Amino acid sequence: MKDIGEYRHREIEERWSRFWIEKAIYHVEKPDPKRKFSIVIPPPNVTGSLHMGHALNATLQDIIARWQRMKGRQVVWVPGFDHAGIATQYVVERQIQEEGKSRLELGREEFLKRVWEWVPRSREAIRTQFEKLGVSVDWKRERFTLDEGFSRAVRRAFRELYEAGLIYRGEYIVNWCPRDRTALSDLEVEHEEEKGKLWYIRYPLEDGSGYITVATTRPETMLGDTAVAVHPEDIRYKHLIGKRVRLPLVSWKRRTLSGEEVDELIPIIADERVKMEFGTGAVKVTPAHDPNDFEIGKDHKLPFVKVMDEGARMNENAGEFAGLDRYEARRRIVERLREEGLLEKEEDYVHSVGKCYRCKTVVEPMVSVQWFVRVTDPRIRSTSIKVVEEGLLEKEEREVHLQLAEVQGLTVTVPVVDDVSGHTKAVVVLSEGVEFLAGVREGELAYIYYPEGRKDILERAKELAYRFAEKGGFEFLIGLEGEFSVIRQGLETRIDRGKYLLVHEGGKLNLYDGDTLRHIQVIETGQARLEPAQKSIKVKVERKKSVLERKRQVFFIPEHWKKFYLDWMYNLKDWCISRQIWWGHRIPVWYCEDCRSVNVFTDDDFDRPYDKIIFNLIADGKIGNEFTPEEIEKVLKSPNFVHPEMTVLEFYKKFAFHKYHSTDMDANSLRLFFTQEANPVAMLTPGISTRGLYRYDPKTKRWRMVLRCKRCGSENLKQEEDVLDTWFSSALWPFGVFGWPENTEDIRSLYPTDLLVTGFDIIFFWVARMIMMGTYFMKDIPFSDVYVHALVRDEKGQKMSKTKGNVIDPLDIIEKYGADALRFTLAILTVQGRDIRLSEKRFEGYKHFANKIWNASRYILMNTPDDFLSRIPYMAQMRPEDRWILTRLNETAEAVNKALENYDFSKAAHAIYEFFWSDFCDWYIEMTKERVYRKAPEENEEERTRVEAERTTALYTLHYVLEKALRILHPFMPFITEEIWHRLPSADGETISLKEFPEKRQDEMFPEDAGKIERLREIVTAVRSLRSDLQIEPSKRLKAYYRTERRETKTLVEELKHHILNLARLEAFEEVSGKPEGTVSTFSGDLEIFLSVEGEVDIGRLKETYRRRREKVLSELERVNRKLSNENFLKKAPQEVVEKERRIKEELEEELMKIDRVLSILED
RNA sequence: AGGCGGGUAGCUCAGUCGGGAGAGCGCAGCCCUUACAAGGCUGAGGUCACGGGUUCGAGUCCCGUCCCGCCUACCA
Repeated sequence: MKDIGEYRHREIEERWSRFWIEKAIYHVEKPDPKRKFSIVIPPPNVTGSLHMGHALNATLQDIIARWQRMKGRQVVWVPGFDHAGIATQYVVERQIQEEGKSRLELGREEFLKRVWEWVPRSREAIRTQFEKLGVSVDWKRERFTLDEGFSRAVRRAFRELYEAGLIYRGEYIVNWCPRDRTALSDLEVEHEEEKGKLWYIRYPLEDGSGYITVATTRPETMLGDTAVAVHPEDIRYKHLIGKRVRLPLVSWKRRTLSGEEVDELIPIIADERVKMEFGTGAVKVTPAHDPNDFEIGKDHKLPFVKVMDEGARMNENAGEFAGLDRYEARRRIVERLREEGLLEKEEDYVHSVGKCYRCKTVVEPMVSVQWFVRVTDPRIRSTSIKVVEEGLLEKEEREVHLQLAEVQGLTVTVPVVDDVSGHTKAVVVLSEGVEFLAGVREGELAYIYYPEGRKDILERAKELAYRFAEKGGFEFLIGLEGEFSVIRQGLETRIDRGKYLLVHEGGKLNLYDGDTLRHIQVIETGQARLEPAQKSIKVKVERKKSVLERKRQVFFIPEHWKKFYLDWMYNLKDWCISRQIWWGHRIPVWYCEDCRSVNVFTDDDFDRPYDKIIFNLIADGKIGNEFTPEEIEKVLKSPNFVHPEMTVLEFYKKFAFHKYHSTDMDANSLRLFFTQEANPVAMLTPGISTRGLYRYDPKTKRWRMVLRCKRCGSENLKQEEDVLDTWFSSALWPFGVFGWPENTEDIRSLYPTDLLVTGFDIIFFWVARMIMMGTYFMKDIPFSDVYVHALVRDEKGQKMSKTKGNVIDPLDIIEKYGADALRFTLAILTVQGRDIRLSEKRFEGYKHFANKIWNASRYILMNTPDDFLSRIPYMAQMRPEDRWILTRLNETAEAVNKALENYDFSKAAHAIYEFFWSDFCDWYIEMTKERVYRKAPEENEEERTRVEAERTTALYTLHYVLEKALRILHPFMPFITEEIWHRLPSADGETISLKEFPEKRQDEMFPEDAGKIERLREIVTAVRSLRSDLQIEPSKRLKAYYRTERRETKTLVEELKHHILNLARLEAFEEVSGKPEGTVSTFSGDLEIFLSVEGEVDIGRLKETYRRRREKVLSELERVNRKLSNENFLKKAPQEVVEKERRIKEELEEELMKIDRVLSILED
């Protein structure tokens, strides 16, 4: 007997999260592709701390991961982080600014050093938070989008796309952030409504015949105007088309990007994109500073005049305004226009303004040269649409051989082995009556055994095999008519004689009715082997062609996100991937200064491991262009960033190349390598060629890796300064983490992944790009299910944000209420298609639930004798309440499994909550107290044995149910369940998280007993309710009587009387034929109950209750009567509905009668 | 402007196939009963946003209106 004290979540959670990591419980070294369940974490970026959205995301994934793992799948959940280019650079830049410096002063190399110093601190913080949440990820597989392997993969991806013509460099209008001094993709711009002004400006006609008025919100861009456009059908302006206007204020020559002079006399052009209704119907055209104008400018071959620099200051084209900030320039320009009488009017105007998602600076549309991925190319877009819209069908034809074995005296033994531990859980012995067995190899029906001469049975076997194959596949099936036995831990269970079909499918051994094919029960879960034996055998082989069809489709859950995704895909624009920042993957392009050609280098240009590694170090900026062997050694021997337990070199071998395992690189071997290569004598040494790849500079005493232009051989190369959009690397995540571009075992067994859980806000940023890159590079979808979860909002429905100050920090919640409570709360609030409104209060309720679990377990453990296990063989028969709780337990297992299959987290959580609290704690535990607390009489041996046997039964059931309930709860509340589970005497194994997830077992369903207990609950509640109305204190034991005309009710009451006495606090409950003196009556269904009361009681309240009940019954009766007196209803409604209504009517009438009787007595 | 989601108890939300309106929290009353006061028992509380339609029957399906939220586009 042990008292486990009170629930202390901090201690428990800390202990187990450490345990899971230290023991690497969730690491799977070599997953079996058939049983794997793979999932990659949406990499949280390294800048943020974990917010509620991350906590929700991680919780939902972990619930599915733990559940799948317990169901026998080998779950590989890969964690990691992304480097968040702009966001990280922004954070570090701010730190530097605080020191009074700028990144430009610091220089690229020094700046990156600072970032690398900062990133691990931030990353550690996030990792710790994940650990606190209890995520069951495989930390040994952790990756980073900027690690050595990913950097290499990114370069390879860039090269492949470039060589396929899917990446191009071009002059294009982009969203430019003048603060971060970089281009942004469309998705990185947030639009916000803002109050501004609309200025109407007069552009005088060249011939002096008047002017044309244009409207603008950004007057400063007028300096870059190269045309005025009107609609071709606009009668107001039709006559002006082709004429020219003089651009006001501009008296200087402006130049285009290529240096040509541009006149201040600009044409009036016609373009259908101009909206006649807007403004004046005439629009100024600034091709270099407006997306629309850019299009118009291109079509009309207008000159492009850029008037601002990278910091949005006016440039030399702005003449007298040059050097001014864009807003200052706007002010002055408006002023000047007003002075010159060219400002017609000024209106207040609300319009939406694009801002940088990171620093909130207003973006400036600007023409610049950028790199783009041609995602609109059918090779990318069409596939990405197809895999979501309808799926890609893949067909593979092959010849299969079906062995038909005619046998005599067939018997079969089927050992079932636990998925995780490998222990044999059960052996099914079929020693007679086996009719046939059919088995599958590599997804094809491979053999059928059948009795000699029984072609009919063979046909039946074939038919069943095809039917099950269609249903979802199976490993083998056995048809039998007879009885058989299942042996578990030396205990044999016989299954009654009958016609059965035993099917091993989806990691379960299922029993079906042989005729109706109704599912009877799961015999056992795990991997089953087939061991047939026979007296004689004759084998024939049947050959046939088989077409293997596989559908590759990505499913969005909830489904409506599919439309969201497709709409975007159909309106896709090319993806700007270059960013003018320093933190990220530098674009692997080297421009030839001599022949101007573009060279893309990757380590594929080299074939020796040394060259490859050195090239990667340079390209990653880990070493400079000039280096010494010692520097290389130092880098390679230093701890790796992602996995500090290994060196950089080891990381290269394990995670980047997946080979060269015996290669070592130190300063000496490098020096030798370089000198051999540089030494002309080496030319004479067979096997070593001098490629002149390395060159020594005796002055600096440093080596250099010489890259040459692939076209002209020039060494005069300059690497592109820009880096890639972070999402470019994130797009490679689902296969990059498994070792792409190498063809690794992990890729073969883990890609495509099974599930992606993410928020809708990054469907375009990330999900779509993963689908694009996944289908392009891997020729397969990156994941089959995408579960899109809600946004976490505050209690008022507003987004949580630091600036609003309404964030709830998951860490605070974990500290106060525990990670289990946090997880359970998030899960139970997760309803598809609805955002989560969160307030701190909500966590409290579910902490109470955790507490409840703890205390129920405490009760059980407190009353469990030390020799409990050895008493089990002597336990008494189970009682109805035992069988009832087993029934409810199995119903709950079924409900939770079903809900989780549909990603219905709320329903799953509700089911287990309801079961544990309302059924198990409130009723079952209370019912067991009678058996658990009963003192066994010392003197009476027989009686003592009986009482103890009864107690053992109660405890056995309590333990049995608790243990299974803990397993059901585990995916939701991993810590508390792990803790309690280890304290159970029956606990066997290292962790509950590798135990089997409960399934409904038909042999534990007892509907009859369940019905009895439900009825008992009603009766008890009726008595309690009466007591409450009479305001009798709960502790007082009262006498009561009952009367019923139904025999079954009487039997039930007599059988369960002890419960009624205990639960309703009665002294006695005797049958009477009429209402005894001094009692107050009530009823429950057909059962009349008389409660004896002493002295004066206040019956006012009771009367009130009954009057209310009477009215309710009356109104319901009215509804039912209305229905039943409607001829159409009787005629058209289904028979069972009509009968149901009739039944309801009878019940209501009976109830009304009873209420009236009670009331009339009360009135006396 | 277009699209999507939502409007059910005081609050937060479930509600399957169209067939007796549910849960949690909160509230009220009674109770420290040997797991738990972070608890037990009992109870009150609803014009299912509004209007129309389909139907024997509508919270559920259809149309319209009004609110709320989000997304996309335009915004000279």
